Amino acid sequence: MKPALALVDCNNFYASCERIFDPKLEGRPVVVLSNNDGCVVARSNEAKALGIPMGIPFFEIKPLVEKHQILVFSSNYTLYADMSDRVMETLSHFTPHIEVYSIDEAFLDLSGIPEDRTEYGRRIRQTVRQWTGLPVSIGIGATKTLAKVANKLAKKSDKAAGVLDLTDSPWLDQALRRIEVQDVWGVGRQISRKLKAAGIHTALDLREANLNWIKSQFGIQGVRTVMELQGRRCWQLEENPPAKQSITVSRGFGRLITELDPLQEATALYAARAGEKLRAEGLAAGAMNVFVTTSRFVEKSRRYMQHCVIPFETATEDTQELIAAAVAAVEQIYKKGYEYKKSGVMLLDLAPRDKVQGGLFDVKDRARSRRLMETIDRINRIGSAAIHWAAEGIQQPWKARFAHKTPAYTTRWTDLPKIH
DNA sequence: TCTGGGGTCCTAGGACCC
DNA sequence: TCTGGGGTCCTAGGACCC
Repeated sequence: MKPALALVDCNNFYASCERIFDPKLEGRPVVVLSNNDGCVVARSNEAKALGIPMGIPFFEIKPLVEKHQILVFSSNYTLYADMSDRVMETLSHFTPHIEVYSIDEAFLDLSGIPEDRTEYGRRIRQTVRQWTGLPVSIGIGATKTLAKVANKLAKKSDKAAGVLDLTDSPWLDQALRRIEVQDVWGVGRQISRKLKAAGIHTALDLREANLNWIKSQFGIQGVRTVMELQGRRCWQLEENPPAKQSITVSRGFGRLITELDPLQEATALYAARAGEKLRAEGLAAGAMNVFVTTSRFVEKSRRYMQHCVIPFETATEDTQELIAAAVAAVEQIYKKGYEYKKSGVMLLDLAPRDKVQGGLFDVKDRARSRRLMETIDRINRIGSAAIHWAAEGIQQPWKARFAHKTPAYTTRWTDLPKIH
């Protein structure tokens, strides 16, 4: 039995999600913006064809948007997360051996599939389309890295029609020759620059590279990438994702902050969000890293960045404690005279909450606090964040902008699309 | 005017140990 | 010409991923 891994990847995921609920968008250029309507993070094929690069600041393409009537959307994470769940659920009908790799990608182990893998891929593709409305591409290879390669070509080639199987393929070398080295999984900007300087331009060149040289230049990770291209598995399918090691919530502000109060309010809100994530994972945090920063784009003399780590005597999952720590930390690192653009909290030293060691001098009633947090989380899951903490402030003028946001079509009753 | 957010792994170097 | 060998733990920073 030949080992085979499939990478299923949603095409232009965020843009496609927006399209499902508005058929008028079909065939038109669509872009989706990052938080605060800052950068382009997803583009429909039509938008890509207009030359709009990934990650470009929105204000730089405004003239192009006008000229070509490009449709612009703010990120609607609630919608994307729900659509992602539906896709993954659909995929799990085809094999129990699945690794959800990101919001729009999953690896599937197809080693045991008796039928033609390309045919099987086509069926997966068609089913996802029918059940969720989303287009996906599927690449199949002996390793994750080769599945990635196949996926890339499946997207590019009309002949593949969205599915390409490179296991046992006579076309494998030719396929690798068509992949530029910076498009290989694990090869980013720095590494591709060095590789090209050494005359390695394609995935095929990289596969044939000298392993000792690779090790000396790029360490063990580089060796693994080359071996994976050779068809030797270095990365296994992770069916049970390992427990999280850190949880971060950070966000740029809708407008610059100069005073301490609003900086504390914003950071308190992020601490509360982090607490929700923490409890959803069944974890408790042993420490918190709090940071504030000015914009990266102002001149050096106006830049300031500081962070501060607060350890907790007893690992906690209590938002009151998280907020208190965040507020105190911000007070410590705040410096007057700067225009702050962003702050955030990172929860560290995470451990299952049931294994938390009580501190010797811990007087807190943990069972009571847990019940309170569970109740608040439950209420906030039903209504959209019905309960707030006073420390988050009321007006929140620093909240990010989402000027082009669509409704929560699939997760809020009042936002259900209506059919006339 | 406007420039994302959330992660992981690896490496190098220092402190310390036997 | 010479420098012991091997190990752990921690941290900061770099590189990568989506």
